[in-house]
Amino acid sequence: MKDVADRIGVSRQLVSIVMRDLPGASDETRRRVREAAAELGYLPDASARILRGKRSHQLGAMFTMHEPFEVDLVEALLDAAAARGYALALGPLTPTRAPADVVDQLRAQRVEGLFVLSTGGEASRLKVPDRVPAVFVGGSTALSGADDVRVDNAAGIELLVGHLADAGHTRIAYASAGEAANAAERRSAYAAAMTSRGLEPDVVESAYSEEGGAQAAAELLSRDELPTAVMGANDRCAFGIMATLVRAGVRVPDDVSVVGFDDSSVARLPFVELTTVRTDPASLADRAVEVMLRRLDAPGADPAGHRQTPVLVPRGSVAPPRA
Amino acid sequence: MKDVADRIGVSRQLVSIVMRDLPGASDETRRRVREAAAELGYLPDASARILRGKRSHQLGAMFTMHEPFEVDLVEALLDAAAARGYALALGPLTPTRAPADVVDQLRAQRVEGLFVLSTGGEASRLKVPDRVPAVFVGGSTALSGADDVRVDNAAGIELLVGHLADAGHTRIAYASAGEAANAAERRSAYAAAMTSRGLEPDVVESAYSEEGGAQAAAELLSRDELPTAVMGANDRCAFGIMATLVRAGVRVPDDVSVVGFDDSSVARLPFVELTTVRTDPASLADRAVEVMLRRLDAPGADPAGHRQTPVLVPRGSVAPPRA
DNA sequence: CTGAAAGCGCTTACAG
DNA sequence: CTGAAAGCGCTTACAG
Repeated sequence: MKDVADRIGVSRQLVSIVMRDLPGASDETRRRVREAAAELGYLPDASARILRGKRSHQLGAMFTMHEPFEVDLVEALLDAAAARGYALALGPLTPTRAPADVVDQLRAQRVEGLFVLSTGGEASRLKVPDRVPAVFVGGSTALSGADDVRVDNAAGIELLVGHLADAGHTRIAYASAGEAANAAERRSAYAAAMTSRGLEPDVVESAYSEEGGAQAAAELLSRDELPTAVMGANDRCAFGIMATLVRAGVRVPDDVSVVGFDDSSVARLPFVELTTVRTDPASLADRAVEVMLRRLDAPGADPAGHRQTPVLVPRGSVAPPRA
Repeated sequence: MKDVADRIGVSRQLVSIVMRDLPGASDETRRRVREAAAELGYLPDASARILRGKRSHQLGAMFTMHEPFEVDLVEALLDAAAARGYALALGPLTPTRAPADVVDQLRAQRVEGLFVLSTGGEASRLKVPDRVPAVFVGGSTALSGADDVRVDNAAGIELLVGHLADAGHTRIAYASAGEAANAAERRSAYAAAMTSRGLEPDVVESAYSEEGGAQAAAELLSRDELPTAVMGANDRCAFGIMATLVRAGVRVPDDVSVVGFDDSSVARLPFVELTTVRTDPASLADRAVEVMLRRLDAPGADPAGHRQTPVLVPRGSVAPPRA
């Protein structure tokens, strides 16, 4: 910093002001400072900045890099946080890094708040971390008592059942993800949507994974008669169902229609073309950051749940039932 | 830190020694310090530590969270770096974060060295960053002049062609990934492996993606006769090929055998069961960290390429050719 | 083991 | 805009 200041004959404070885009320097000076910084390859030291500042302006995200929807969310959080002047420190959960270790790592980086992502699997059992404000995103917090931003499950399921019913389906099965995040809500929304149309619910146990979908499809295939439509607990599950049916010689959507939930990248593959329901990760992330900033302002406020309404994304995996 | 020291009546230096596992404290004292730290929720401030220390003991990784093989590699790098006493700062490439921005972010965190991952797509065109030592992992650096750790492409292709030829295949097509990382090497290794067996190479253009595989399969399906085996540029490509063939009513492996490259998670799906070739991410990561530490010790040394030998992973996607 | 001191690279607050 | 000063929370190096 001193090198930059000396090079163009200004004070270190001025360099600091320019690098932080604060008022108090002329345009010409700003230009010269930036030019000198670029020439010298100077970048303000993030550690010194965090250490000195009263606030770190750092948030953290605990998530799983192998979950595509969580990755979408984290990328959106990176942008949403940056738009509000915050950096986002990444805390990936891996087989060798337990949640408590990840929280400690993030706390050591002096994050002011922590986003906890848990869209499926074991991650949904994550506890609310001590000693740092947390906002859950995309997952389940029924028992947690923390702020929580996620998709409106009931609205999504209602869209999907309505779409299938409108196409003429009456025998619609649902592959449910056991005890995982959002699973109970989706299952009961499905039962309600079916019953309200005078249709019989048909739930088969599954999971938020391709393997889970494959298993559900295997169970359906073992019956005397297939349903005319199957709803996957999420896109990955739906994809497992679809692939297993196709492998068994069942045509999708000609023989059986399949729908998912999430609109993840797999739904867009040319040989998948999955009809699904979408919650924009960007809007979920914007909301989550907003909730976090409010939480930091008012640490004592009661935690609240926030729901984003999804939209239907029709693709090629739904057709009217045969005969 | 002072709170912890005061609580049990020792000096701050002693707390520092215990938290860093340095010699100079009795077991009993260590226990008491750790207990007090846990009770107070004390964690040493990472910023202060980096700022004060002569070295940051931080490395960085620039990668794409949406590439499963890169995620595997990063998880392995996290462990490999930790085993050598280094933290790994994550620099994900996203649609809104250009490589130069990611490098700056990591440099601002005072990383001593940078791992550049580029296993496919545009990432393979990444330039060697200025002002920070870089080790390329998994990708192409033919023109870069940087250290480079990746799979031995020729050995992997030879294993796969040998496996198919041993099963009796003679008409083996190869879906090549254009100009992407490792693509040229794999393509010419394929041509060499075929020619050395007296077989005719048959290359169709593709990409390291499901879409690329789907496109290659579509081209093969448009021919009068299918080959009896198809090799994908990587697993994702092979999966796209397989799924597209199956959708078209071609049975895999009964009618056509398919093989991939990487042993990524998709290869293990129950309805995929892809025969492929595996480079252990852990061994690649260990090697990369080793190369990095050597580079930090000897900044002036000539950059070198390092190859890890892959092994064959036989699954269910290969059968002898029909008739 | 303790105690006193310096300093990493910044930001903050102040008088000019 | 400048200049001088303090301090964020640690680590380092030293005499005891």
